[in-house]
Amino acid sequence: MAKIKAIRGMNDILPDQTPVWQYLETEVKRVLGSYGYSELRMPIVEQTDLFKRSIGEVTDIVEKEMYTFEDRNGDSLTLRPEGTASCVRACEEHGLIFNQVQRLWYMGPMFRHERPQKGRYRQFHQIGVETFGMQGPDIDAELIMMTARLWRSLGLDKAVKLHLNTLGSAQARARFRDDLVSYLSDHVDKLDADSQRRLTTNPLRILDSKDASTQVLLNEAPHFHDYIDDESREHFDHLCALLDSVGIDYEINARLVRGLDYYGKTVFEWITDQLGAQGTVCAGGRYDGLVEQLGGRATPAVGFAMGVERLVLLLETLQAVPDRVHQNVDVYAIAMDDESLEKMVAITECLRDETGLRIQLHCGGGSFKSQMKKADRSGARYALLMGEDERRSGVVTLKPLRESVEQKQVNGAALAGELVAIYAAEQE
RNA sequence: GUGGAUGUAGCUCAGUUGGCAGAGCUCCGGAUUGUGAUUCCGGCGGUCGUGGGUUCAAGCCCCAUCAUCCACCCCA
Repeated sequence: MAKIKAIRGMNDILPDQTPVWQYLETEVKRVLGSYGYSELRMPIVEQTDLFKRSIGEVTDIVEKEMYTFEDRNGDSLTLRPEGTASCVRACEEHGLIFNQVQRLWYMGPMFRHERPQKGRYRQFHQIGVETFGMQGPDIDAELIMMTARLWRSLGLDKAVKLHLNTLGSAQARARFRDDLVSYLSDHVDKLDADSQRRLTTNPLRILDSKDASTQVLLNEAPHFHDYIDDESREHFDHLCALLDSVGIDYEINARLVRGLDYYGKTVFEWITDQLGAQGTVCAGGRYDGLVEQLGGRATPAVGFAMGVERLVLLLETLQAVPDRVHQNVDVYAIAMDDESLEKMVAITECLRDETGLRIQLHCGGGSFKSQMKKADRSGARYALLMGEDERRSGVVTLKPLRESVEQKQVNGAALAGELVAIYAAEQE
């Protein structure tokens, strides 16, 4: 019988990886908390139309990457390919953004049917942050400062760079797009194959083409700079000034275009050169039109999303994960025989109550030697040993595994106090 | 969706012009009646990705297929 394996592009996150994920999630929550953001949890399945209406009908995501299926009653449902649309839907549905300000975050799996490669999977995880009801660049700056703080706390700040751009108002962008398309359409023969296709799908992406002759052609093309509306210009300048004032470095990247239709004005990406082709580790921008587009009252909004797999990869590449993160046992307890084991079960239960330490009791038998081996490999700092000798004199042997200090026998009643003292000293 | 590379033990990988399926690590036991991370000895462990074909004989050659990785496209 053929073995059943995981679906292509959908990965198990194994026990040697989960500590890194937990570390990242904990740091993120801490930083978000320090700015007063609240968590929102949404379903991972939504009506297909939600994504069609928000992300844009002709984007790759909607055209060929969605996991869409029919519910038993015939409704078309889709596994969410991103979180913003769901977040807006949820907020709107529960009146969270009617006449009020919100600062929210969420975390969870997203699904896109793409060809997997490094840093890109069919089920991947995002931590998303969305804010509503604030139209000035102060909130844009807050989001960027918050991510910068996160990189610092994770030790990633040297490895990521901020790219910043403004897409202007929807009207300005539409005028630019029309002019760009009409100019390029006159020179279709000089465009590379991908860009010819993008002419109808996502013309702004052509600006980012790696093809040399396309880039030459673009020199003579309309420049977006000339199309930006005054309000967007002012918003962007103000944002830059705010970032300057807190010492955040950025690069203004006029070719930075987000793939999703709903973005306007501010867009930004944190990019690393450490991960190969998938270098964007966090990206977002302003989407003032989306709430209205989905049937709500016009509401300013800015947000971003981080790719958890990519951040985990980056942490590992840079070896930025502290050792303590992988250590999950403080004390490893060993018994020589059945009678000792029975006593040790009771002792370790007691110690968990009294010390709060992480105590692993050896189960499953095996020679004393192999139990010692496991104690060593558990990473525990101390082993507790109990055999006939200890039983007879009512003590437990406390053996240090990491430093050359003599092992000693401790009276059962004094054990908890002894351990607390030892591990408290370690904290300093 | 397109291109390239790779699939052999739980893991990392050898495997000669086609001729008995291998090593290191892990795991278990022993050298040491009760002391780990260094030694030494022994043991467990295989549908050689899958299905066809060529051959006296295929891990190796041919065809197909699946999966993984990397890149393109796109994106977090």
